[in-house]
Amino acid sequence: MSTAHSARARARIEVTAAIKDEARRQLAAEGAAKLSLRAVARELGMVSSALYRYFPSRDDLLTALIIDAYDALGEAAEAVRDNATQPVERWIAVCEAVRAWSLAHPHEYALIYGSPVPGYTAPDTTVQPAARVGLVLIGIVRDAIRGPGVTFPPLPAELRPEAERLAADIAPDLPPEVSPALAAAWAQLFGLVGFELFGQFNRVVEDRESFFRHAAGQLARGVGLR
Amino acid sequence: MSTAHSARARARIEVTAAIKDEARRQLAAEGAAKLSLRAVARELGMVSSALYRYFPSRDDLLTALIIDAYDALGEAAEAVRDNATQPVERWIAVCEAVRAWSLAHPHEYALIYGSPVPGYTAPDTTVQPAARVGLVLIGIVRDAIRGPGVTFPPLPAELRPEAERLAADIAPDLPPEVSPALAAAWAQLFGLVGFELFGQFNRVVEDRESFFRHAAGQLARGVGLR
DNA sequence: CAAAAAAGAGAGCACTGCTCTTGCAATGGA
DNA sequence: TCCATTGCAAGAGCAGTGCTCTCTTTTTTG
Repeated sequence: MSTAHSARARARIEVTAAIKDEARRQLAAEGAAKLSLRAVARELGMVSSALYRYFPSRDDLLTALIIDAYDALGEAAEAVRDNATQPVERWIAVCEAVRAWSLAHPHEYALIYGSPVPGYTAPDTTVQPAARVGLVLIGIVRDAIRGPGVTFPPLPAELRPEAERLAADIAPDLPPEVSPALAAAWAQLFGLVGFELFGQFNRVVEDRESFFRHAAGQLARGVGLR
Repeated sequence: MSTAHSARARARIEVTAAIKDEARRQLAAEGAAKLSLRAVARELGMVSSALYRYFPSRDDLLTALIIDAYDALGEAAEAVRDNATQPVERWIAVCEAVRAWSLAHPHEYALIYGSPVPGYTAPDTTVQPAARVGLVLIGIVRDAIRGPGVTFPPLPAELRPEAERLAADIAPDLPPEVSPALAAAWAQLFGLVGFELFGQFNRVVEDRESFFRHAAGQLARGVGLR
């Protein structure tokens, strides 16, 4: 009887997961550049060539890890989204969740928001998971704007077309005035996290928690939350 | 006759420069991870072991390139600092210079603001050149604040100690209220640049110039410039 | 001019990603 | 049930890497 889930298919899933787990371990321990297919195979008691049955190249393994990292980060953001009721508090909570996940998984963060790996261009499979954090932030603003009397200053004329296109693309139910600020805040959030993570704040910012919380609050104000 | 600049010493300087130039070429062409000592040596017509007389390891070569990159970026920022008179215009000009340099030297940007290289920790020699852009931004705010009537909203109590320590460290002549915003804007600037450079804005932000200019203007407002 | 320091050349080690061939075992149709 | 097909593992091998030796040559220095 041929189930689509034969013993062999189940084994394949398990081995694939084991490879990713071991790769993630090495990634966390040494960073992406030292992630070696041979070392992963060795640790798993298989020969290196066997690993190529599961991932046709090192880059494919990295891509799998990248997708997982985006998903994990997105999940961390979504998990705290509804912990607060006030929009500003929700925004800050999400920012702090992003920071906390990143500090806990620095090498995975570097994989997705650090330098793109050598000559490597992210395949389309990564764009959807990559958007999750952004969608959470958009959602918070959307919910807040249902409330009364949230207005935005007019944009400079040169930016209006871009703002309207942007709004149509990423948040059709949001006023175009807020879309550039939202995209900017999204990028700036990762500027803050990246600087802390990659040591740029060493000998500069000491009380990281207070600093970040305040900066995240300012980002919230920048997208119109009060 | 022993000049401190013997023929050998001059040759050493030249060869060192040639190595860095070739390394920079490979860096620009292929990225840091594919920068190979052997390839550099090959291209220069020397054997790989000879190169170790100049740079004791690959990481030392990278460190030299990192310092040069910080200096080049800092110089680009300083070069435009005095092009405008209005503080906001000066701020925006510096931000745009940072962006322009980064877009023109993506791999060097990745070297200094992307993921730290494998197990590599930046030596102290890099901290001074790394600060140049930040100092330019601080200077703009300092100059602007000499002007009349620039005030800042009070900080939350939990942030006051950090703000005062920060102000004392990086800008003793600036009011503590502005120091956290300045540090945040500094990081956020590189968030914007990094997102554009590393493809995070693909299919999101189209009119990058207008978007960036507007975002940089908002950063300026965030540090009190009008 | 001789001793010392600096530089280059080449072999070699241990490692990497990846390919190819070979042998074995599970699968699924006749 | 038999047997061809398929999936997987193993091993050898290629070209490349960083880095360390030793040996020779060249330049500088006392």
